[in-house]
Amino acid sequence: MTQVDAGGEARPTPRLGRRRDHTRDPEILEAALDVLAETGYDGMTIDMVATRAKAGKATLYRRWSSKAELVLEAVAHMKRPAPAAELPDTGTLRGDLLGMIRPPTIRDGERKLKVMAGLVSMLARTPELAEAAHEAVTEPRAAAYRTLLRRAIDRGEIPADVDVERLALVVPSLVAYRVLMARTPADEEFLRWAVEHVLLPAAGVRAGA
Amino acid sequence: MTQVDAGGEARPTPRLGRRRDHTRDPEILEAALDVLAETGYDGMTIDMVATRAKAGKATLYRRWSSKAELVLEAVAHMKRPAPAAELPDTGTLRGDLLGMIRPPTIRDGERKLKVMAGLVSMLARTPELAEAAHEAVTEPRAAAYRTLLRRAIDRGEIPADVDVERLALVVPSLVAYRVLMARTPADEEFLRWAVEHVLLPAAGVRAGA
DNA sequence: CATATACGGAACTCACTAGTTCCGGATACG
DNA sequence: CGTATCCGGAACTAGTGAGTTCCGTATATG
Repeated sequence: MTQVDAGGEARPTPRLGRRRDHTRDPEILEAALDVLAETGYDGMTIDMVATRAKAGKATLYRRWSSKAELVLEAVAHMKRPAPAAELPDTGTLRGDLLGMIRPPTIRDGERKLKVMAGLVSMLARTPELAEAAHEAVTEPRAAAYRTLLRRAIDRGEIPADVDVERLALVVPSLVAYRVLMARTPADEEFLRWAVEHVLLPAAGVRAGA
Repeated sequence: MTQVDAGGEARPTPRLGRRRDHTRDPEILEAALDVLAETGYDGMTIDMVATRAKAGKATLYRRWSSKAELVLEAVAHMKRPAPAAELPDTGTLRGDLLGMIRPPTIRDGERKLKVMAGLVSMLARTPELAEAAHEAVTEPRAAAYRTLLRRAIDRGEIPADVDVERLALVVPSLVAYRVLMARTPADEEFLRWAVEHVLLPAAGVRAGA
């Protein structure tokens, strides 16, 4: 009857009544990430997220059908805010890698790892979550290192037969272990050591060059 | 009244009735580790552990006052069974490091990491657990690498100014990241790559030596 | 301005689990 | 051989949290 088909206007939601305010979704997802980082998946309750976002629990359930889906979307939401986006391009691999070490980048990585810590035990049992976490946490960082390494190969600065895929994970691995297992901050000094004394030698760049 | 003081005999438990069978403690702790590896700390229930150990829940509570204490002791229990204990001593750092790559060692490490995965989110809030996990998981592996690196320094094979403490964590870091984050098995091929193309170059050993 | 829906918030149901208690049977001590 | 304690197992208590429902209010459509 009233269904006049979508021909007239491409109105996305032609329904009646007050419309859902989707501009608040990011705030809620950010609140979820905060709680996740502080208490982990199992420690997080929907009430905590609702309270922190100054929203009602029913509002959250109107938008996400379960805790698992809320967390999944929150994790996926971490992909968005690239912290400084621009990759350094200094002409040398060492310069590029050291140029990656910036406070905003470090802070962003530390928060992502804290969220990750609260999810690790779920990853084995929830492939979709593992996938989302990989896309949001692991992959962006790896992609940056991959690009810098490929550029260095193109310049002939390092051998073409190094394993770029694996080398791109070296610094992220060292940082993750230090933060998650050793519970020590990955400060600039440590990152410089990881670049100078592990990644660069592994990539075939001589120490004192 | 009956308290005759401990002077007469140094009997540790001079009490009456059937005595607790402590020979079963290790079985129970192993069962706890299995459940922990499969479901994580929050997913683990005392009933699961009791059932798997073919014990009653009351028996577990007679020995450990809470879930937290049971887990703590189970984690500490992982320190015990050194898998092959003997460190290789081949005369070269490369030989020693490659000699560490043995199936039992790999399996032991993989299980410890699975247990670790279920604990990561607790570590930040439970310092005792973090300490126990460090002693049982992180430290033994690091100690082995540390020893081999120090020997190589003593032989003059690698420079004396390398950071042994940090280098000892390089391979464990790469393995942990691969298993926990990338959910990929750390097989022999990967371990060889980590030794040959990351740790050895970082220690100052030339590639094709 | 009537209707349908969203809002924040509170109350509610339902399932699950840490921890306790009790059972009948086994075992070590005196 | 009696007693105190252990055993595995099952029933019970108390607390918590996911998900639902209802409230009074706000807001967009017709």
